[in-house]
Amino acid sequence: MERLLQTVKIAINDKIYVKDPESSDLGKRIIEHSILLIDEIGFESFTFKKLGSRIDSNESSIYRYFENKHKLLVYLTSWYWGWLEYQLVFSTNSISDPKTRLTKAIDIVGKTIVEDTAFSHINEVLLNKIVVNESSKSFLTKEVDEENKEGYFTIYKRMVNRLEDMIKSVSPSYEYPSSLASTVLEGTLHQHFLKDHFPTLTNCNTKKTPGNFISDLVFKTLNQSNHG
Amino acid sequence: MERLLQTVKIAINDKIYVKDPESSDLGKRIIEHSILLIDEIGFESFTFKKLGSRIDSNESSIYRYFENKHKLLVYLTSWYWGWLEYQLVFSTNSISDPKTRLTKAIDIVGKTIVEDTAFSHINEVLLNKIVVNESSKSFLTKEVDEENKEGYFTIYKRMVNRLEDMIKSVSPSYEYPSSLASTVLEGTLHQHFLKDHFPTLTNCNTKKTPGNFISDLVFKTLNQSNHG
DNA sequence: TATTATATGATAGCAATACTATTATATTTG
DNA sequence: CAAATATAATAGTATTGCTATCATATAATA
Repeated sequence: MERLLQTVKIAINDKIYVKDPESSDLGKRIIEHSILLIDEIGFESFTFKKLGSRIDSNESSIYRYFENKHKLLVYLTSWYWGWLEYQLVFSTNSISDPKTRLTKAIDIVGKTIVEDTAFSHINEVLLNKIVVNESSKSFLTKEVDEENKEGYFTIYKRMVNRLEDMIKSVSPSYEYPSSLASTVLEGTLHQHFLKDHFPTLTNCNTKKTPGNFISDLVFKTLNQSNHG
Repeated sequence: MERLLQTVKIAINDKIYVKDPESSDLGKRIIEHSILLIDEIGFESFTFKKLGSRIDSNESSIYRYFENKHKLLVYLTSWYWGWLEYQLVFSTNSISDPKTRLTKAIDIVGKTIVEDTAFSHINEVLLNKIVVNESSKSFLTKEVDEENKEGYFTIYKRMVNRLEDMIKSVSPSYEYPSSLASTVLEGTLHQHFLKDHFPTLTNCNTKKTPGNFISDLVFKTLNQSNHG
């Protein structure tokens, strides 16, 4: 059965969807093609009607999975962070040296995404592009506080907290561990955006990656903190 | 005349508007009340029709000033950066010591905004809130490259470049001056957002401000760079 | 096998959005 | 006084963002 092939499932808060898109074929096609279509035309122009005709389905059927396109975006970004978190936990788990562990974590966050065959209906490369270009829109809304209470951003927050803990274990005296942790995530995304659209506002490119910049920033900051 | 009262005008690229809103009474009311209304209901729910009825004017009249609400947002954020730039240039001009100058610049960017009586129709406190909550949406679009070519983001870029230059003069050997400069601006806004909506993801609050965090981050980083 | 859930598709419809176009009216300027 | 300009009022159109209903196909169950 299907279940035997897919070993891991990224767990998403079930308040984000009406019906779990992982539970059916149509659901998976919604996810698969929403990634392709949002990447192609941007989130503003993206509609359920357009997605429906793309997958030879119907607007009304898509509404049975997601209340609206905003919730779908929240779902996609949550999935992305869940997927990254899994890799982060997996590859830092066995590392006991705090500096090595934090280096590895920043590496994971900053690395160039490659496709993960474990999730055949999800194109992680394009999903990463969507996260860079659109994910801010998932929380820059008037409803952010309600949605936060409902747990829409739990995975993202857990990810920041993991980084925060790693930062603390490198430098317990540093005054801004959670601010630095959130800067690692948002800063990495932002530098990616800048290298693609505003190259004069960044020193990052294919050689010097956003990950390199952030890593340099974090360790210089934490080094200084130990001397202070 | 009016002109004698208003000594400074923030110069905005005239491709952003159809008709200069500073050139008429209606134009100024559009700016004034768009700030109030966007702050109140958020950019997503904001429409020209709603704004029209707010200022006892007509949707069609507003369209004579701005092609659409996206352009209006670009205008508002440009104005904000232009206004901040003016203060930044004014108060760093006479400072010759690089570190003192950069400290002052970060201060200006991170400081709590207070109303500026020089522009009576613009509420800078609310405009700052709009910049924190909505300004990313002005460049996270499919049209960003075209609009960048047309010069929609010139003021913002100039602001980043000014910071970049100050960073370079503090630490000429530092490898990421423009990335750090862009991080100062975006990071400050993001930490403001987090302190209001995701307090567990930041150490910033009323006592330890986003400006304090960014200042600490920048100088620890640049200090280390000199020792490297 | 018949019955009945359940999932999806097709169609219609509605209020709001994002405009464009036209015409009327008021005000300013030459 | 005539002409230009700014604003207002109204109407209209395509699209968006839904909701509701009904038909049909497939699957689960009695």
